[in-house]
Amino acid sequence: MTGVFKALSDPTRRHVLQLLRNGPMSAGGLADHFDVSKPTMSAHFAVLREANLIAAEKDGKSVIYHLKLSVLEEALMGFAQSFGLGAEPQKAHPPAKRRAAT
Amino acid sequence: MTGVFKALSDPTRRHVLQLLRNGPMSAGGLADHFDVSKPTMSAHFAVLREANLIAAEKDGKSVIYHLKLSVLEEALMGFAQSFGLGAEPQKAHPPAKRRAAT
DNA sequence: ACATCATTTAGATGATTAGCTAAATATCGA
DNA sequence: TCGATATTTAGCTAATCATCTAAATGATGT
Repeated sequence: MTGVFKALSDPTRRHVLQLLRNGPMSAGGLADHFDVSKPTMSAHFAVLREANLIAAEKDGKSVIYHLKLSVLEEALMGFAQSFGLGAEPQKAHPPAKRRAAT
Repeated sequence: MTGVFKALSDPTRRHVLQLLRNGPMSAGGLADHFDVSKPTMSAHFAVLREANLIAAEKDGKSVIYHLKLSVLEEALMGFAQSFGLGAEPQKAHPPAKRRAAT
């Protein structure tokens, strides 16, 4: 919980998550959207990884990051619900068809 | 937004908010629930105040804090919604019955 | 093998943070 | 006014954080 909120407490990291909403992106592709150095971005990715909000997958030279929406959902909605906010817990997702298979 | 998530990124502060769910409490009453000094707690209250998550009201010697649930809701659910999470924006609350009756 | 590209690690710096004790401020009751 | 109570401010410290540059690692293509 703390890890998630700490990760979310930085605007750059929140923006990274937003970018990842549209599908997986490489570290470099993500970094291009920001005005800080690659190493700094790499550190931000590490924080998000440690919070389990994103996952990395290696693809050739690149590292592809993708959003772990369910983790974000559980943290955010779980906390909200503890305040009586938001909807009741969702039963289940439809099988998680993530990215149009070929 | 950043202020809210920063405030939420500390377990003590999250716990304070949870305590305030049951109704307003004094600074001292809140502090009694924690194992840190009063000045430290006062600093936590200041962070929560600056994030607009709580409001202070003076009552004699005491300062009474109360949760600003709508601010928490807007931040949390607004962010969740930007990820397609949670319910659609709620129209309005039923008159906000705050304190579990019988 | 080598050069190149993508990313991370190492190491440093300045800013912020959470914690403390001691002191200041404010309110109340006697 | 005094003393007690409640809270905050001041000033400090140690730890964490976001950022940088330079260097290391890993994968690809020639």
